[in-house]
Amino acid sequence: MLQALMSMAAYPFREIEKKWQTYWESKKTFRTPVDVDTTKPKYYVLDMFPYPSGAGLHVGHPEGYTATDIVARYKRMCGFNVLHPIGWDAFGLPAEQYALRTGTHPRITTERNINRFRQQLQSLGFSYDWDREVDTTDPNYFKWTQWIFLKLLERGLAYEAKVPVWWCEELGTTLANEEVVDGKSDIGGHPCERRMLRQWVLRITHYAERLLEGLDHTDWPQSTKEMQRNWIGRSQGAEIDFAVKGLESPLIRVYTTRPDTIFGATYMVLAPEHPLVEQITTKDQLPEVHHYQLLASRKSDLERTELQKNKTGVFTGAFVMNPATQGEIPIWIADYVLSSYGTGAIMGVPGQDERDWAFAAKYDLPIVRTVQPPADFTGFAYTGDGPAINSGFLNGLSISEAKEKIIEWLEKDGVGTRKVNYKLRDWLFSRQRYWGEPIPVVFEDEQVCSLPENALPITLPELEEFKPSGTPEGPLALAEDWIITTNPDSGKAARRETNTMPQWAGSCWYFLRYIDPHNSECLVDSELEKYWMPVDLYIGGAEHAVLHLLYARFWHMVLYDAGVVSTPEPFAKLVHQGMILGELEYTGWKNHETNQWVSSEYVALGKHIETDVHLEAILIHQDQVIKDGENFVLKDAPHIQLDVRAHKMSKSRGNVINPDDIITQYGADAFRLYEMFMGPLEQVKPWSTRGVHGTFRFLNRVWRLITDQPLSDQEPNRTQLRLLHQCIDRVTSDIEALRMNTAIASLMEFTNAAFKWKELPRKIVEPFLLLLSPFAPHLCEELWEWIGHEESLAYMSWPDVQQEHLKEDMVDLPVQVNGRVRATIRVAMDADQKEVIESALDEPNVVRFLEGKPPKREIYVPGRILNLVSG
RNA sequence: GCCGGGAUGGCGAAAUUGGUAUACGCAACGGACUUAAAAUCCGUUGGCCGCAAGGCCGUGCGGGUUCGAGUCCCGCUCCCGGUACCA
Repeated sequence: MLQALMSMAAYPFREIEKKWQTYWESKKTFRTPVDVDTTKPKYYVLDMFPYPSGAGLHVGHPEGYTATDIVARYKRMCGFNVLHPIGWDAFGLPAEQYALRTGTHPRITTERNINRFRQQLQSLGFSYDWDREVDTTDPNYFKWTQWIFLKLLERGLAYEAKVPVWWCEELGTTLANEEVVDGKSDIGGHPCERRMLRQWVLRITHYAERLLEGLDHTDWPQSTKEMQRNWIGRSQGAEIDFAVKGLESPLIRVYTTRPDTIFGATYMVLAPEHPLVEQITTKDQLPEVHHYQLLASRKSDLERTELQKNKTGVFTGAFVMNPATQGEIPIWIADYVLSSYGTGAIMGVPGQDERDWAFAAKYDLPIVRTVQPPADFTGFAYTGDGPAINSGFLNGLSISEAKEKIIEWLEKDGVGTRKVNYKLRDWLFSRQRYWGEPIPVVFEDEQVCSLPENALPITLPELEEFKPSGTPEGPLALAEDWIITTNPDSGKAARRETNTMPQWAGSCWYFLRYIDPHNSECLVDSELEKYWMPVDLYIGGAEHAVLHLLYARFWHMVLYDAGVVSTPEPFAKLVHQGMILGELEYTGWKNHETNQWVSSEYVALGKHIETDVHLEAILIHQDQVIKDGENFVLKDAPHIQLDVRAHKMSKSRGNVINPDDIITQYGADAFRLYEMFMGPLEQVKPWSTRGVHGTFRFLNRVWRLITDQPLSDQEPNRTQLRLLHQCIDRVTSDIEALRMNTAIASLMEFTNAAFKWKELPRKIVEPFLLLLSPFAPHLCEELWEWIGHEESLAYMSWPDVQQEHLKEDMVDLPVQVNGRVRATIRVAMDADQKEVIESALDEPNVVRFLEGKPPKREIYVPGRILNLVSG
């Protein structure tokens, strides 16, 4: 009964949404034919495709997906050919781990999850072209991922190298850096060791400069470009050779960005792993040096950086000559110097480097300032600019002048060269996993042989078990039948590569496959590629700011060089949607023993900061909370401050919102609308289920507005036309700028106004429904049909703004005296200054504040403001 | 530490880019309808003073530029994200 009444009150969104989803699917409304009319402009709107996890869609997915869907629907109505696809980034660890626990093949799990995701996305009414769905685990897809690998190999961009990886004997597997803590496995706490293993590596460093430079030509968030720049980490400096005392060779080469400070180099440090350590260390120092090397090798990268405050090192007993001063300086080894950057050796310049200062201070090494700090400088190492001192022929020069001069000198003397360095490392591309793309090579007599294109795809063998193989080769090593093969080129016996590709591989190029998803001849037809690329708008999470977006750009540049694609950069414009947090929470802290509240200013990490007593966090309803100055406090106990915060959604916190529940209760349209209405797309914002209720209410109002009475066939009046065209104007520019929140506000304002009209002209309602349709497509399709249309509105023309309707004849003009509003007067929009001032001076309040005197100065901005300045 | 982004009502947020600060929505309060509740509709809502007209204060803090500053400039504070021995 209650249910019946409620559904009577609300518009029948369940039936409507189901009806239109079925309609779009059966009519293939959003199919983009392969043979589109390429004389029309194109728009490629891309979502970061999801990893189909077992947990299903979370509320973060539809945020970006709704934004792109609105743009796609809008662009279609503007006459563009729109490419708006979706797919699945389905290789990855969770399915493999699930397989380990349950014995279910990852293929089964993946398929199940994909079906769930597809159904969820369809229930949101997204206008994807489902005929172009891609799945990275589909052999017809990863055939081309493997093909690209062959291209990389062919171009010398993939190579094998022995690189250190964490190996856990007990677990019989290699582990990622993050899985190893304190030299022990994160799971189980088994001892791990660094092993040098043969791994595939991609030469992304070859593209460092171009990856950096290409950023200048993209419309991407500043922060993301900056993160990529930092990741690539270009620096300019010099490499300098130091001669070891008493040895003809070898020379020790250091890299520095501050060659100008060489006169202050009072010692040298090698990384503990530096290959020359063994050779130069004196007999006396050898035991100590070996001990230090051993300790350093056990530390994980994380630990090495965590211990940065406390520098350690050991003297090798050897000395080098400083080429500038001709003085002897000692050689140390210390783990604050990384073997993987620069040359793995530095010159220690404590006067101008904070780390070197700390090291020198600890081990009592000499400190020489080579840049004059300002008089008021009170710190230790001085890294700022200033004139060079204690630096011979460099004295008096600024840093940049001194750098130039010293590099010239080094190069002339043959002891150094100008050098650019990058932090970017080559990309470790092997994984010892089952659920990934097999690497398309075989080994014949230990020699790598790439497989011919017609051997692709190399599919995964069926395994009974997914346990680690117990050797560093990964689970595929157990598939003996699969491993043993012949090299198709030579016909001789060969073994397959048992490592697989990392999860990033499939997502590096998926946007290309959407263009031509069923092509069995090539990765993508080049004519189609030329038409559709680059991606015009790419929306996805900021968590991919570096890795995915850098790897994809790298592969794309390689494909560009190989002539497969026509643009060097794949994504013209990129936007990150902000994370959606849980509902705002008010938390009070209570001492469990005494049952008394503790004000939040005394709480840190769930404990009382003075007594260290563990406190209980209690969620408090908003009604019990009041704001007192800066703080929120308990209404009944105003001296008790509360914590107010929206937290990241998490299972453990219990604040996860399931999209399915919201759709069931309010419908997809209200859900979409709410996610867009919350605030600016890029911003982090807290969820509010009451807010969904608000957009749901709005949609109900629209429903009633149009269904409660028949439309009028009368010509709209001037006000109606003005409000409509203002709405068209704002919604159009807001969608273009992805300001969905203010577009919706405009649509609401229009609806509020229309509710007050006695008659509703058809000529107003029709454009309004078109404006609303990208946001709430189901409702608008239904109402479009209701008012007498037989065809979907998906391809109706987007309404045009007519400038003449935007103008208002009369405005309420604020009149200021000395910059403060004292009256508003109703004047013609284009009234001239003289008459505006005259009518302003009729206002008693204006006269009062002018104290009867004529204004000294008048500023008039027609339609905006009149400001009178008194004497 | 460094890089990037922020700070506006009880809450999410607007502000035509220097021109009436708080649009739109949520919450709250008052009213209508109802046996009642839900739903819906109407109204009020930054603070202080005032019967009112109106006034004063107000966009994290302190200065400045300007007829006029949320917006521009200088100096801070705090919050969020990223990153960190990269020589």
